Formats: sequence, C-alpha cells, structure tokens
Amino acid sequence: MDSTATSFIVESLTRAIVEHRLQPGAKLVEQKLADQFGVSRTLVRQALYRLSQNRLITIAPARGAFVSAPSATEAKQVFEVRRMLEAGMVRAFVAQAKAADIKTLQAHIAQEKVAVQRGDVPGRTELLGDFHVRMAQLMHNEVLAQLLADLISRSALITLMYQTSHAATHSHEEHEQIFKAIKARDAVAAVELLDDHLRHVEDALNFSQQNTLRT
Amino acid sequence: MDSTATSFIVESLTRAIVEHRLQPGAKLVEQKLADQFGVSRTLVRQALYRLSQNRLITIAPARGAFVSAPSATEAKQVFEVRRMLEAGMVRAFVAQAKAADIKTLQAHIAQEKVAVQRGDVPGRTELLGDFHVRMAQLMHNEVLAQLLADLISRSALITLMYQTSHAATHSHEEHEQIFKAIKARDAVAAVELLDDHLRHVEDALNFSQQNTLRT
DNA sequence: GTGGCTTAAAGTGTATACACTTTTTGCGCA
DNA sequence: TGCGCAAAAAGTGTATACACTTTAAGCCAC
Repeated sequence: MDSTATSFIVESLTRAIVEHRLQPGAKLVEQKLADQFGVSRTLVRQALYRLSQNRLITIAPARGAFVSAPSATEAKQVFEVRRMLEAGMVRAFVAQAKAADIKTLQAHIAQEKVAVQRGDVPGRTELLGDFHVRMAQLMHNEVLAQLLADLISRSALITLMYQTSHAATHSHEEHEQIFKAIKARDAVAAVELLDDHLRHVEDALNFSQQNTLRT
Repeated sequence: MDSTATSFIVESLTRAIVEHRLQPGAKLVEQKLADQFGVSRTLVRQALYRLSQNRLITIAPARGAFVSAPSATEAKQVFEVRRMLEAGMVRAFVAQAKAADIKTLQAHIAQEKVAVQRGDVPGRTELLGDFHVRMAQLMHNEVLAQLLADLISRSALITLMYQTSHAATHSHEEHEQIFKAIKARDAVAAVELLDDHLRHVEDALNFSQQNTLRT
C-alpha cells in the first residue's frame, strides 16, 4: 500500500509541522495538498490518516484535518510516558552498551555541540531529539526505536507550541551529563539525570498562555 | 474520516486476529472483506491500513495484507519494551494510586479468577491482557493507556503464535502477587514481580518450532 | 448596521472505474 | 509425470465521480 508517494507526503508534512512552517490549528485541505504534490486526494487522505495516527494532526469528522494543538494535559502525559520508558531504556543501555555504541553516542553529542554553537536552530532541534532515538537504535530494538521516535515528534510539536526561553544549550549540557554517566556505567546516575532532564524540558513549557491556534 | 464503519471493521478484524480465528500469515483480500462488511474497498483499505500501523497485519506492496507473523526477535523486543515501560508505570502507580483505584484493580483480579476457574478461554485471555491496560487507565494517562494497549494486542498475537503449555493460571497468580505488592505500597517488590511476570510469559514462548503460517 | 435565514461554494466521505501487478491456470513439450 | 511458458484471472494502486455536510456569502427585515 505504501507506494512511496504517500510516504513522501507524510515526511514533507511532518517536517513542515515540526519545523513550524505549519502552525498548530492550521487546516489542511485535501485538494490543495493534492494539487501541491501532484497526486489525487486518495493519496493525500492516506497520508493525513497516517499523520493522525501519531497525533501530529487531528481529524475532525466531516470538518477536515488540522495540525494538532496538544493540550497541556496531553503534553504532560507524553512527558510522563517518556520518563517511564526512557528510564528503563537508559538503564538497559548502560548494562548492555558496547564500546562502539558509546563512541557513536559521543559522536552524536559532538554534533549537537557544533549545532548549538553555530546557532543552527533547525539542526540542533532535530539533533536534540535524535539523541534519545539514537540510544534506542543502538540497542537494536526496532520496536523501542519506533515507539520513541513517535513520542519525540509529539514532544517536538509540544515544545514548539509552548516554547519559552528554555535554552537549547541547557538541553545539550544535560545530554552531555547523561552521556558521562553512561560512559562511567553508572546506571543510577544516568537514570536520575535523564529523569531530571525530561522534567526540566517539561517545566520550561509555558502552559498558562493561550499559545493560539489560527483557524 | 473515521466514520464508525471503518472503526467497526478494525475492531472486528482485531478480535478475529486476537481470538485466533484468523491465523498468522492468512491473507486478507480487500474485496472479500468489503462484501462481507457490505462496504466498498475504500473503507476496507482504511481499516487494513490502520491495522498495519499497530502491526497486527502486514501489508506487502502490490501483494496484499496478511495477518502478521511476528518473528522471535520482534517478540523479544516487544516484551523488552513492555518491561521498560511497565516497570515505570507500576512504580508511578504505587506512588499515586488512590484507594478507589486499588479497589478497581482488585475487582479486576476477581474477574480474572472467575474466568480462569470456569475455563473461559477467550474471556480470561482478554482479562489477563486488560490487567495491564487497566492500570494505565487508572492513572488517567490516555497516552500511556493507548500505547500499552497497542503493545498488549501485539503481545496477544505473539503469545498465540508461540504459545505453549504456559498456564493462564500461572499468569493470574502472578497478577495477584503484583496486586498485593501494590496494595502494600511496596513499589520495589511490585516492580520486581512485574518484571518477573513479563519474563515468565516471554520464557514460556517456544521460538524454536516453526509455528507455521498458512499461505 | 446587525441578527437571522436562505442559498451557493467549498470540502469531506464513500463508491466506482480503470490501469497495472501478481498469481494462478492450462497447455505444449521433453 | 513434470517443467516452463503463455494467457487468463484475481487483486492491488490510484484517480475520478457523486452524495452529503459544513462553511461562507448574500440578502432581507428590523
């Protein structure tokens, strides 16, 4: 079913949403997208449906598809799940990671540093999210990697929506600390640092203001 | 988009797969299902697509949809993820569960016992899976509940596929023990018992034999 | 002007049509 | 009998058509 056309549309829209070119609440009209991508509504609908499954967009019956505007409660739930899941993940990672895996992670951290230093906003956003996914991939657990990737992209939408002055530098530094604990094979510290990290990201969100959705 | 017709088809097929009326590897022909449900292929395709997203079926491009036959490695990955996630969940549950929540869980355990005692196979299978989901629901975390429900239905397919003599009675007893630890607010014990439980279920699977898929 | 009704425009939901791919069937030939 | 090829059948992939719903526009009464 997944003729690459559909995947292409999904990826395009995902990027557009995560990179904030499509605002939360924005309507996605099927025919317009179809023209834009040069395909029929059929394929667009498939893509929209797929995006609705991982909650990047929301479909209102007979009304259309809109870029999701996750509520504060939903946001908190996503982060709570991430804390539960990632704590277990990092613990297992410390236990089973090979030297090469740690090296790969180190390389990733280095990439992050470069992006942060040169102020490459889209690049660093992606890298900061990928840090978590990369760990899952290094564990050779596709199920985990896929699940986490979904949670991360939801998180990306959330942080964009409720974002405040929370510095990317801060996140990067926390990643560095987590990495150090992993490298030292200190599972307890790694879990705690990760838990703190996720709480910091969540706490930095500003749920009070009506980060508005355009109609 | 989700006119209840599609949902109905999804649920019907899900039940059929989890209850083993459709064997792993069985082909699902769109037109046949369409006739059976009295709708067009369009809706059937939507349903199939949705089922493929949570891995209950697998779509082979231009070849059709088949009931998934998860490999041994995939099965292990699913259980590994469940251990990671559910450990965190039960820990949080112990910390935050109200008396009423514990009572609800107790009622569930009682239902399980009845189903096991009367040898109600489909009933007990569902209840044994629901135990885990119920906990997520009681935490009022929809994100978690949905995620776990997906993992549980994948597990159901896996256990059906590789099932051996592993007694349902055994699972039920372990649930009882986990519950006791929760009730006693002993997080450490609850986590360990749950971890053991999931390992037991996994260990009881027989990956060696070619639990065959019919073409 | 403004609220409410009517009607047109836009958009979604489902079915159908048709092209293309895969699978099966049937037949010749060794 | 069994293998290989060709043609038919079955099935999937995408586009289009049409019915129905929602949204927007226009208009009249006040």
